[in-house]
Amino acid sequence: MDARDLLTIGELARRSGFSPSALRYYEREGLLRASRTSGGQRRYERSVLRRLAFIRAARTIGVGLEEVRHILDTLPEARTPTRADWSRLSRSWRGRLDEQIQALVALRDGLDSCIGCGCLSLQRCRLSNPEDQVAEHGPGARLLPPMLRRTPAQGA
Amino acid sequence: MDARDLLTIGELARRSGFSPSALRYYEREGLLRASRTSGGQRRYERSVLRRLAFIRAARTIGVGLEEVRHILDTLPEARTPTRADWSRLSRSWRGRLDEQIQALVALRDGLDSCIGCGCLSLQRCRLSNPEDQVAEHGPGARLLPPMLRRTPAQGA
DNA sequence: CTGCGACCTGAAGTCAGCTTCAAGTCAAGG
DNA sequence: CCTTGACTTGAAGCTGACTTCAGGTCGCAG
Repeated sequence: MDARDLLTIGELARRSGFSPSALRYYEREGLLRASRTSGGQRRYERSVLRRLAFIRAARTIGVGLEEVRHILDTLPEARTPTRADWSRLSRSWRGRLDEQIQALVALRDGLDSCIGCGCLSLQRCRLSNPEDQVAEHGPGARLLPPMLRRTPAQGA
Repeated sequence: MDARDLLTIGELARRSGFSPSALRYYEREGLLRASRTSGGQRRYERSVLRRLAFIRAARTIGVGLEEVRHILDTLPEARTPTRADWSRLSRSWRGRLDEQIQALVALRDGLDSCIGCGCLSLQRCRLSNPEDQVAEHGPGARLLPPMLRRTPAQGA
């Protein structure tokens, strides 16, 4: 609670790995809160670091910011969240991640059955059949994200 | 080669499951080619259907359009691609899909180790540590796409 | 009290992968 | 020939998650 325990946006950025602009953006979007100095600069509590850790984990497994916000809204406002609070939130992802892995495995198996024939038949092939569940879920739908794609720039 | 074997953009859209606007977009991006009637309307060869099946499969597993274009560019221009051609292209995805599944499994296992402690420690937790390989691969990186997320609209 | 780096704001830009729009043209059945 | 629906184009809009920019302010060391 001491002022020296509060972090500037720059410090928080360095410690969390998020850019200052992202932190400001998260605040606008209601994922983060900060107190202000008399001059209007942001000061963050240390607990924000754990909140950001959660956000990063969520983003990593593909949860959108809006949903992250909803999840974070279930945390108690009055007190600083406990380990048990965070544990509860994290546990809910396990099932989700399992689902996502299942979807990919199903896709791979579908691909296996296609490789033999080279068919890519619109009628028969699970990978190409637009009638399938996985397809046609709105514009720009992608099954896997930039993160797991070959990034032409900064190739490790 | 008979004119009656050629498809209009509307027919192709219905048969492939892509929207006409997407097909025009793909043409602009160099993924598709079409001949024209004297009046300037597009006419597609039947083989474009298989090409589109490939594109859909690629998109489904998260390959970006630019890379799809590169891959398609390796098809012979002179002749209509054979099954062997398509099979060769498809096979290359198997390894990629395996990698992607591995990445997700690693993530899930990391999550498991976090659930016990509720830590989400920036130092220790694989899911939240920005030093990890998977993190910090540029802005907006997402591990999983809209397609596998809860879509609030049109929930099935 | 001055200098300088860190910070502030709102607005605009970026990327992918399309969709939507407006205004006009084509193709084919009757 | 006429109508009607399918087609054409370029330009602009959309979503998500930010980044970048311009122009101005804060805060602290010296």
